[in-house]
Amino acid sequence: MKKSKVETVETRRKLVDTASKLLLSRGLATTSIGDVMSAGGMTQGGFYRHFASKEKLVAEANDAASAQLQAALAAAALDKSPRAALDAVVALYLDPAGELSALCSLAGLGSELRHADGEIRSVVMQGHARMVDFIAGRLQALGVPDHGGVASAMVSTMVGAVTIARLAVEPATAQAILDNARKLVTAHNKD
Amino acid sequence: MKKSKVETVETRRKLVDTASKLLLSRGLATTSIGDVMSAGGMTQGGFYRHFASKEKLVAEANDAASAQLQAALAAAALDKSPRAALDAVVALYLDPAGELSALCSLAGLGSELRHADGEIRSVVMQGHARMVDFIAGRLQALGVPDHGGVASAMVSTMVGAVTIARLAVEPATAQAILDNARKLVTAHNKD
DNA sequence: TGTACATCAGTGAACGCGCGTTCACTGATGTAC
DNA sequence: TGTACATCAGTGAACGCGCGTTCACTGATGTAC
Repeated sequence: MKKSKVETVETRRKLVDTASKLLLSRGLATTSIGDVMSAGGMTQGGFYRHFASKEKLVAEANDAASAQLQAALAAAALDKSPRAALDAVVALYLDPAGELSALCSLAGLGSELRHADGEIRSVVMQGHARMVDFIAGRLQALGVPDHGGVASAMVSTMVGAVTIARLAVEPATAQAILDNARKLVTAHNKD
Repeated sequence: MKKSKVETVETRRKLVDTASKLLLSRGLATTSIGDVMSAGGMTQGGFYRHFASKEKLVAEANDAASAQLQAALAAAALDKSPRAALDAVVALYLDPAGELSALCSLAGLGSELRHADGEIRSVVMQGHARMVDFIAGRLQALGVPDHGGVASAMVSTMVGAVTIARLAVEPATAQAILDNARKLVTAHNKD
């Protein structure tokens, strides 16, 4: 049942992609290797032909999510002025539908990552730095002083708001939390 | 080996308190009933004389943490002007030592609570509402318009900053994230 | 107040169960000649 | 180009292990008389 080299590469890519979706939406501890493999149409045993351990997969999955998030940010900002790009990115990230925040390890796994190993944390924090840089660049173009610091705080607000909103039992409560965050975050580009 | 009624009440209280510390610092999935019981100087089997399930204990532990956080906020604000109280609370919550944020379910368990049952989420969101109200009250006294919305966003920022800072590998990175959040959050009381 | 008995907090071992990981095996792929 | 063999992706079952939960048991406490 050996597969060709191109098939192998494709399988691995698909597993990372599937894992990234499952892990960010369901959580680290709640997503098993069996879940990932069966979602990818394979059986559990095949996992270790592609990854040395669950932790290695988690690290790769977070890296992939981070890259996708970065691409989505760039796409949302395309052909827009710095101010319009910021507004668009913030609104998308704080949208209740959560298409953008679904790609964000910090919002999806936040507290759970604290107990993860150094490699995973390092990957996630690189993603964080890229997101902060993306926003800081636009703030700098707008002449905002301490653009790096403001960008960092903006990301903290967005991640916190999404994290809390997802716990709300009432959708209206979640909506309000996201709206309040959006208002304040957007105000930082208007000073 | 039956214990007296007062001892029983005391044991239960101690278990909730121990669980609250362990759960918020180590995480839900990473903290077992055995961990809680042995930290409380007891054996695993005795657990079910006090709690119907792990989920019930988690709900109570979060409730207890929320009450302790509320008490700590009140203590920090005692005999202070609204502005000084806000500054003190924000600085304490965002302190790297984390004495205040260690009592916050949102910062400690955030993403993991999303998969918890409705009772737990409800308890945690009540704690969130109390914290937002506490801050909103001070903002109102300062004449800040939309104090409720601003307070909600301030809490989002603080929770997000602590969540992210805890993932940082370098202490300096964590410090910077907290500092940046503090600067922006504090600025909201100075408008 | 004293006695006899029911209660029940806590123990320690056992139970299923799902998990991450390992392993013998299969058979298509890739390679050496 | 064709053949013989080594490789290795994927299967499916098995492994320890730790978990939440259950249970028979113990003996101090609380209660009924």
